[in-house]
Amino acid sequence: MARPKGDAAVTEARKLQILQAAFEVFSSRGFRGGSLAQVAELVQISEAGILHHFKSKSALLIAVLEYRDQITQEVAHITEQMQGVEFVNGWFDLIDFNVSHPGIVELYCIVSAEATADDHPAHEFFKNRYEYVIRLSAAAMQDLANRGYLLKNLDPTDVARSLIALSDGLQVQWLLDRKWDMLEEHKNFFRATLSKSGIKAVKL
Amino acid sequence: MARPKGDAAVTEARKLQILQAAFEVFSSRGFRGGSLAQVAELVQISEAGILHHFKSKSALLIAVLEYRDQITQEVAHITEQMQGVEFVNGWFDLIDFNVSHPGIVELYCIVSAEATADDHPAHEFFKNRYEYVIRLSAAAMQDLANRGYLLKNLDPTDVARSLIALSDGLQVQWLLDRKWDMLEEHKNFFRATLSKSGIKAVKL
DNA sequence: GTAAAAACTTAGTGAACACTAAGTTATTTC
DNA sequence: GAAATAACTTAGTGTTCACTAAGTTTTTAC
Repeated sequence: MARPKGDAAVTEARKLQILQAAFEVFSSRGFRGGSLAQVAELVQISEAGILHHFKSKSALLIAVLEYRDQITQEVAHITEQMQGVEFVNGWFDLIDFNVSHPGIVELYCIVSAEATADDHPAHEFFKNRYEYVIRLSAAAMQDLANRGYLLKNLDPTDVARSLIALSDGLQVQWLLDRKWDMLEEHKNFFRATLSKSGIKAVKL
Repeated sequence: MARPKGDAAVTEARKLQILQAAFEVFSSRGFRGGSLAQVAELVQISEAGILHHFKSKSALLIAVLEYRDQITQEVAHITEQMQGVEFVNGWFDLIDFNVSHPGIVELYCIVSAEATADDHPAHEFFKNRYEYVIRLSAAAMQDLANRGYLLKNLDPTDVARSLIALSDGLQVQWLLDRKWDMLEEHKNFFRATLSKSGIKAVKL
């Protein structure tokens, strides 16, 4: 009858291979600039073989983005109920990880920019994601404020938005020139926004 | 013999038409996602007609980027010898202009991200441009520091890099959701980095 | 061993792509 | 009016693209 249960793992392994190849292609050429043929060559499979596992190029892109998020989640296990200090430390961990995994940075950088066009397959993905990330960060910044860790006159949501913007912007610059310390630059942000007790709390 | 001098203006006007159309196409679809056919349709000319004026798609892109820089230059006439305070005020003018001209923002956002790939036709353009902009900003921040307008512990080059990163990042976010004040968010940056006398000097 | 399904491949389709070659038209100089 | 040139157009080239249809191989259940 059907394929055996044992093969589920084999199938998943093959899909992972394709995901990783697609990751490489999309992160260096973007969605529009990358092709299924390029992915196929990396996996040593036919184009139709890829479309057997993922029903379209767009579906493959979304799967790659979700795969990327999953990796990130594993590194900096940032959650909704997280406290402000944990969040900040988690953010630093993430930057540290990204510095040693440029592909992660490239993928978001190029695809998120493409996806500002509203007919892009990842447009909704990124709209939702920015909303989510800002909400998450704002909650963390609010928590810092509640503990007196944020400078008095700052609005937590504004700080959250700025943090994300700064982080995104630094990563683009870093892709073009890697001769400076991206983590340190992020720490400077918190040196300028946290109170003395806050700075102590996150060990800057 | 040759075409008359009067026609030079006519030719330039036509090239401008093409530049503006290409601007629209590249700013919404990027270089790789946009096509000469799309540009041609906007100008009501054939594809070959475009290639009569610009020798390749890549050359057209570079021309569009230079055209964009020229517009920006006219709005915020930022120069190398500019004083820090003028620079900051010019930066605000620029953000204000960009908010009412989203195409300007889109073009840079999408093309600069594509151009992180080193085989992209605008790769060198953006490498040079970031270098230039950072140098310019760093000089302005240094001037602010010299006048005691920058908070004591801040390194002018770091501040410059952060300003540019923040600005780039905010613009991407703003393209996806325009229901917040981008200018105000920029001003917050300077509220956090300038001394009291500095804040007075730039009238925040 | 047979049925069934997964995991492919080969071969193709029609569309889009950047770019070229060769010609046409309009304008102006001399 | 002849020569020259800019500003095009039409028609094509070869390539690449995402995707499909139809078949083949492999694997296991029963």
